[in-house]
Parts: sequence; C-alpha cells; structure tokens
Amino acid sequence: MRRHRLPAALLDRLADRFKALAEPNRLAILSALHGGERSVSELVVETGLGQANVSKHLDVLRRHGFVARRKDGLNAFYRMADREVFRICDIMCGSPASS
Amino acid sequence: MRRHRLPAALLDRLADRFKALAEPNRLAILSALHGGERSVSELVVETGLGQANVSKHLDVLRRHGFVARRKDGLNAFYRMADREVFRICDIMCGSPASS
DNA sequence: GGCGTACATTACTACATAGTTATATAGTAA
DNA sequence: TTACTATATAACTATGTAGTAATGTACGCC
Repeated sequence: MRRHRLPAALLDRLADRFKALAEPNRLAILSALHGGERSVSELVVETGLGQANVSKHLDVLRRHGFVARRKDGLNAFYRMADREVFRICDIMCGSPASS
Repeated sequence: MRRHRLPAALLDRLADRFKALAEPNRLAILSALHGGERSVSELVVETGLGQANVSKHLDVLRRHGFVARRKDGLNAFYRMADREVFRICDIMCGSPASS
C-alpha cells in the first residue's frame, strides 16, 4: 500500500504560496484590497506601514498571483487577483480576513 | 464608507497558522499523515529527515492544532487533527497535498 | 539494577526576510 | 529645462527559524 509521494517541487511551490500569506502586514494589505482597488499610498495610510515596506509586500503578493497592478500616471493601483485567498482565510480562522 | 479593520491579533493568529504550513517538509509530513496515523520513526523514514527535525516540525504542527499525538509505550503516534488543511491545499494549488 | 530504544529538547550554525533609509525611476507641471 | 510626486529598488540591520549534533527523558527488556 504505497502512499502518495508528492513531488518536492509541488510541496515547495505550495509552501511558497503559504509563506506569502504568513505575514500579518501582507494579510492586512489583502484585507484592505478586499474593499476594492487601492493605490500604494492609500495602502500606506490604511496600514500605517512605511512606503518601501508596502511596495515590497505588494511585490511578494503580486509575484504569487494574489494581487494585480494597474498603473495610471504616477500612481500604481493594486487589486485582488485571486479571491480564493479569502475563502482560505475563512476556513483557516473561522471568518477572519474576509469579514 | 469605513472599511473592515481587522484586529492585529487576528491577523497575527492567521499569519501564524499560515507560517506553520509554509514549510515543504511540514507539508510532506502532513501528506504522510493523510494516509493515517504514523509514528515519529515512520515519518523519519517516509520523509528522509532527521529525527530531531521531524520532532520539531511535529511540535509546530501540534501547537497549531493541525495534528494530534497519541503515546503508546516508547512510540508517539501522530494523526491529522484538522483535515481542513487538505481542502486549503486543494484550493491553494489545484490538488497538491491531498491527492 | 543496567542496557537499549523512541522521542523530545537544547545549543548551535547558517540562511532567509521584515523593516528602514537612501536612492533610483518615471510621470506631472511650471 | 527644473522641481515635485508616487512608486520601486538597493543596501543594510536585526530577527526568526530550519537543520544538526548532543543530550535528556521515559519506557521496555534482560
């Protein structure tokens, strides 16, 4: 009765996506984006984080496909690209990041 | 139109749970436990990790309520305590840790 | 008792990353 | 052009943690 051996590459990819969510400030950003598109500076205000810090968190979230970016003049607007995240948070914690 | 401000404590707790899953070897352990209860030494063999390392990973998973322990003589048997994890992995990656 | 086995824990090293500061880039406006 | 603004990036520091080796603990057997 051989058990399902999952390829390490799959586990790595999955762990990587979890890691992107394993940061309270990134969850705060996602929570803000739950209400709709936001510019970086709006997110800076809403989260109280530094601008460079927010940019880096957004980059992580974007590289993992959780958010998408739209540029308009000087501004960069971010929005959710994968709302499944909220379902996952619901399952994970009752009803946290989506409520 | 004030947006849902999630309490930092909630985000911390949620991020902490994600962090527990954000490690490929811990996912490998969960994947092994998908097939049922396993002793520590069985998990050492199945994962190819060191014994101390497996013990520490199991401790993390247990502190977060993902697995439970049953002691029997010299052995410690671990089992899934929260199979929702597999649903989450499915959503996260198509059908990874549960297939 | 002494010995061996299964697991847990400690101490340590190596590496990853969150946050900050400073700078770069790119667009706007005069 | 210069000046200003919004965002991105680079360099750095500080902290957290995965892995390992050694030790501790608890149980079973002789």
